[in-house]
Amino acid sequence: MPSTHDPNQNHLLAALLDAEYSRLLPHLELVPMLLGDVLHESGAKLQYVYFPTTAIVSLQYLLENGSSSEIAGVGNEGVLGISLFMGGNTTPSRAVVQTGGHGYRLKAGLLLEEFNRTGPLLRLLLRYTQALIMQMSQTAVCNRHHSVEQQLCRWLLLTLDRLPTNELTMTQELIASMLGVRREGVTEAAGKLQEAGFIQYRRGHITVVNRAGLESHVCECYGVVKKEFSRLLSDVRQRQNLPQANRAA
Amino acid sequence: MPSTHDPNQNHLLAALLDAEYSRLLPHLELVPMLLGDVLHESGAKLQYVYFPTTAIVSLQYLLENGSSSEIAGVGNEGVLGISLFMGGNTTPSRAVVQTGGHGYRLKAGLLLEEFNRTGPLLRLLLRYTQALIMQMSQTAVCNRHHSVEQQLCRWLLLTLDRLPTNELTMTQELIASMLGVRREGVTEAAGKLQEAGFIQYRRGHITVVNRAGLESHVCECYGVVKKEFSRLLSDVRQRQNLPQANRAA
DNA sequence: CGATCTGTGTTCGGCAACACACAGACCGTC
DNA sequence: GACGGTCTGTGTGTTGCCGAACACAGATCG
Repeated sequence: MPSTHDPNQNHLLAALLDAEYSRLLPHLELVPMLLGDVLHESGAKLQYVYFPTTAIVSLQYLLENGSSSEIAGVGNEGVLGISLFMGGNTTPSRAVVQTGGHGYRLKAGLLLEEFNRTGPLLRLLLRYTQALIMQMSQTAVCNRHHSVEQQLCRWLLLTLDRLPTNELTMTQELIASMLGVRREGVTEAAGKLQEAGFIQYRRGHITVVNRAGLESHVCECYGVVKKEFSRLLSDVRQRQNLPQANRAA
Repeated sequence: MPSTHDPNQNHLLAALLDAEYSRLLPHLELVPMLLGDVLHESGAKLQYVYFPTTAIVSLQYLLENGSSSEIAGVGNEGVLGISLFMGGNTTPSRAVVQTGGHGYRLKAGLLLEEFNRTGPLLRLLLRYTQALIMQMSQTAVCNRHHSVEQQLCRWLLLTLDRLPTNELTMTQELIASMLGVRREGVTEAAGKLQEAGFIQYRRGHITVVNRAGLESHVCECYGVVKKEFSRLLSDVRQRQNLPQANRAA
């Protein structure tokens, strides 16, 4: 058991140039991280980023029904609180200490500065990337906990939102490979949805005729993704009224 | 069908400040994106980033056995090729056009510049974030396609790699909530591993006695994560030989 | 107009993980 | 050294998805 603590035990801190390192050092604060400690709850605003040295932290997603899944682990190779420098401030994930130990923390402000110092283009791209991360995480838990039918609804709705029409050209085989299930599973789920009058299809063409119906069958994942995207990118789409721009609603 | 194309149909481009937008505009190139087009294969180096306008692209992970899963979709709200400005150059994911349409592309170099213009601290953090993204994606496909036993092996190995010892303090209940499975499932899988002589446990303590054994039972996901982490962060850990630093191997 | 191909509907057996329930075993504590 | 709570092992029945096989329908094309 090492009685000496050193920020360099965290690989990221150890990899910094000496100049950067010296700049940060006075602001790094050694903290114990105890088993079960919650570094941040879903959606909570972060006060610090954490660089674990001996502790291990688990990033997990909680579902409405109480079940949860770890989507990634963070040890001394990493850092907690990426949403700060990605520009999103919060994430819908939860961070729980899985193995007790120590780490160094850094006031949020310092990294926010770092983010703001970058150009607006990169800033926007990073915020989008955070939204993408969230979508991937949600996909991970959805894969684990929800039925094929629910996932099909989610996928249909998400795709529909990106289309100008309510018809998608897509074979069941293809959808199956997207969702990572058998084609027959899609056939069955799609059959139910058609029987319920939500969709209608013919050989490679699916038409959504009752969007609300799909929404009533979808798992929470769809809503979470939509909400988080709009939160992170709400200030987006400003130049849409320029002369040349001419988009159908 | 709109016969006019406009970069502003992509939400990210539309959200740029006019100054940034004008700077980019001359480099944006309208391209058709046809159903089935592969924008990048797993691990391939990107030449362009793509801003879809009417096309929809699917990010998917392919497993060794041929099965695959979509981990996220990208439409006109987003961009493809985040690994360029995240600093990783490549990703292990594949991007396939799921609905044909158009988009604008931008030479990779321009965004690489953007990345390099940021401070070294942020640059390092972004590279780490890309590694994290990869881990989440791999978790998503692992959730879909691999057995509880395989996932338990993966989780044990990943956790072990972050610990100085070969013993982890962890109840089966807790592991179950991490993996998002039932506690009994973990009991059963852990029982098999113990019977095989790979691990040994007593109430809340798991000792790995045959690491190679675990590695022979784990799914590919473990290796992918490890390899990608070391690729992205290989140049990390430079200041470890400083006076105060004193770490056991 | 028939030959062929691709996509869809349906079936059946099998298995892995589930939900629930309960018994026993371990551990720290008093 | 007995106690009480937590952790673990085990059983039963159920379910959702898989694997494989096959018939049929709609497209496509000579």
